Amino acid sequence: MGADGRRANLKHDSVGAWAKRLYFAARSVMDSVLRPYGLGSTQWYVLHQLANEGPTMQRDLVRMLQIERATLSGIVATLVRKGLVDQTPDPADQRQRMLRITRSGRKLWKELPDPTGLILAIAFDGADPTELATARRVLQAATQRLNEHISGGNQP
Amino acid sequence: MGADGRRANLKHDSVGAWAKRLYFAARSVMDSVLRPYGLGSTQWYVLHQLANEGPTMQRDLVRMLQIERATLSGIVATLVRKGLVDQTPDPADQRQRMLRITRSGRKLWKELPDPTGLILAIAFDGADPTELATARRVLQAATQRLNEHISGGNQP
DNA sequence: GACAGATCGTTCGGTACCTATCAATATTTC
DNA sequence: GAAATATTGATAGGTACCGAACGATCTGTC
Repeated sequence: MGADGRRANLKHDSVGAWAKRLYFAARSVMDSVLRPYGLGSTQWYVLHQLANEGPTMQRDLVRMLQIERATLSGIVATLVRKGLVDQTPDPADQRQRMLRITRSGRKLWKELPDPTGLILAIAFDGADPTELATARRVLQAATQRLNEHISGGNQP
Repeated sequence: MGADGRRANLKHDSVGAWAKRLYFAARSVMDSVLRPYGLGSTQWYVLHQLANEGPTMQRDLVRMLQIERATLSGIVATLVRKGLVDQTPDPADQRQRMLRITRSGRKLWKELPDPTGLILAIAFDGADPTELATARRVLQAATQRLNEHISGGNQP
């Protein structure tokens, strides 16, 4: 039912619905690439950071990956349980935790393909760069407006 | 850190990342509108369907909302538990279940604002319709390519 | 130095999604 | 008509996300 069945609910096809479909399609590809290695997509992003940029404070990772502290907390716990990442308190500030990829984490990382490159290739192969830039701009503007509404609408 | 802090990880900023940010921003707005009524976004879509199009087979809803059977199964269980939706086996085919909004479901529906309209208004207020159409086309093409890769890449 | 407030990570409860598998029911094939 | 196959919905296990609340730890001010 590739192209037909989706007309049915175009009526209430909102921003969220477009974005959701694209997000889940991309994640599905990413997950299927990563599944053989037992990794989820966000786990990959964390390893990517630690492998390429070196040890990182957990607090900074929250900002860099733009995810919630609570979410990252769970992800890190999983990676630590798998022995891929090391989590140690910062001597200077006992509240903060330093994350570091382990030897076995680095070994796994070397075997891993880059799922984001694959997704970009599949999604935008042959697309017009100008249109792509436009799309990106529209999306970013929309995201920003929504985020402003979320944070701004509460304490004006 | 509205505009600056996000430069840090533009490097591995893939399709999924754009879409994800927009999707979650939209969902966040939708959730905050719906939270006072104790509804999640997907629950809203199901009610929307049942309120506007009448009783629907659960199987058809899977196609219309483009979600997995397992996912819908959980959503429906929640709505039934809340007494908003009625689930009865189809006499003609005992496997299928007919979903119907209840009296109290319809009562709640009448009080509910339309979160998708609000999101559209916030996200695209003042946007150029031509650019918007382009963005939409690019996104749909990308989604389609990714979905084709998912289903096509497995049994060629 | 003590106490109020901020920050950081964790935990809890809830939503949403997927895969894989199962049970029940229909349909097809022989 | 019985056996294989397909469809439908439910369940289990896992990932990812959020908001709210909590404990531990720093930092500012008095």
